[in-house]
Amino acid sequence: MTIPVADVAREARLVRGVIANLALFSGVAPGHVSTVARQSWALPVPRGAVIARRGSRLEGAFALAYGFVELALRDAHGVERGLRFVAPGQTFGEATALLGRACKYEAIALAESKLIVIPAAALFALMDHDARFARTLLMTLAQRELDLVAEIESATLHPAEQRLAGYLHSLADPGDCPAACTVRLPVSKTAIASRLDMKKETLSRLLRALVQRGLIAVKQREITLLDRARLKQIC
Amino acid sequence: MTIPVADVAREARLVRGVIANLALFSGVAPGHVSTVARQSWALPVPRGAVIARRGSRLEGAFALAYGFVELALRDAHGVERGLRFVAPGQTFGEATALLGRACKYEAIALAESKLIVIPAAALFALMDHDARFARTLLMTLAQRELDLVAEIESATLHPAEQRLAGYLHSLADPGDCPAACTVRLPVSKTAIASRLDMKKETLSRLLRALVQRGLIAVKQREITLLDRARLKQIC
DNA sequence: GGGAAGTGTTGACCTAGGTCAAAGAGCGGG
DNA sequence: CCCGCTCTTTGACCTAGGTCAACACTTCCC
Repeated sequence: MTIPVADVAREARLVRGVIANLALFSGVAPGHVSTVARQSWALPVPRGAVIARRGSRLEGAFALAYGFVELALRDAHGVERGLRFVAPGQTFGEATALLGRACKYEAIALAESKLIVIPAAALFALMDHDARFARTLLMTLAQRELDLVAEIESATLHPAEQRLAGYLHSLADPGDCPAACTVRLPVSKTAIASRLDMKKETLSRLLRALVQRGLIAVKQREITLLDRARLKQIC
Repeated sequence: MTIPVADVAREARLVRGVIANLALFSGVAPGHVSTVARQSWALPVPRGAVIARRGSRLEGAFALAYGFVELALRDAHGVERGLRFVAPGQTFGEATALLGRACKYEAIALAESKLIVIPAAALFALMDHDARFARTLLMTLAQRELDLVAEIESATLHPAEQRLAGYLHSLADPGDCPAACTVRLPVSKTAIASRLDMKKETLSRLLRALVQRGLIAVKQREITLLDRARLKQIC
């Protein structure tokens, strides 16, 4: 099976384009971006595919071109706990790839997706050539650390209802809507529940409770925030 | 009140010595270590002191010269969840200091301690001069990220007994003792309980259960692991 | 040596959230 | 339009671990 030359070129442009637009590479010289892009490649995955599993080695850090990915922990009996959703333009796996360690979590495509794989070696090389990039990467990891601490805080110090209220609140644009506004859940309620560290049944019951209190209205994945002030106050 | 010149010099030597011995600074040229040390200072704190509280700005990253420090989350009503114990020679607060963000957790001295404060500016400067240091710092943050993920995993996917068994197991030297060996809890059982995300009552009950099963023997803070194999198997 | 504070233990009871089971709802394909 | 999916809802019940309250042991300080 041969691949047409035109497709190879289009793919290379895609890889370079996605990398150039990552927050991680803002301020990096175009030449350096191209060097990294040449070492990277695209990885198309169908919906439901397991991109990385616990214990596997990552070939590099991942950037999401399009689609949607969930990072999740899973125990031996299939119980799942979502860690983070990855949206297009975001990256994941930097820490694992840079350390060359076995992956601690699973990465699952929640929608048909295209990923860019950036080998750790390319990142190390760029770090040596561009101190500013090194600093950006460092700041990204530092931010991730704070996010994880916040995650532990909400999971252990806040009850399920507060976590849900906080999540709903975070879905809406901050500047937006003084009164009511409608948001759309990015993924299935089952996935949301796992992300909020609760079972789907619990999520369903909590949503119903909020509806009955007149705080929200739910129509499948569309959720209307009717009283954002009170919602914020819950969390 | 004046401070004798000899004391100032001794203090400066302490600061430099502690920094030079940090894993973070291994491989850094002595001259660079001195430069960082000159910008850093020692901070003695009594047992029980709050070194950093939620929302405070850190003056820099902290290294522990001697003593013992606990990093913990605390909610509005005083409920505490321990994040990490910091032993001499270890550091904390890098991410918060580098990002210049408000601190997300509390740092409390569990024993009379001496800390070295290393301003973020000193770290940034060294990063620019020493790419290898930048890489070490990056790896440290990456490792911290994986540790936090492991923390979330154990807190949400493992029951309290497994967490305790895992902790006890981790206290013993890996190469050590084929059969029974005795370890000493580094801090009060109350602090251990918070670190393991359970209440002190629960810890007490679980310890008793392990004693009754003949897995351990407890004598105040001395714990004898009688059946390390079975203990490992629990977690 | 005796009380006061800090630290641990124990028992009785409670509750947030999980489990299990069954039944609706959307939805893409034939 | 019906079939067979996957996703969601709902009710009945359960349990790990938290809460409360009392008491015991350690320190250590006067």
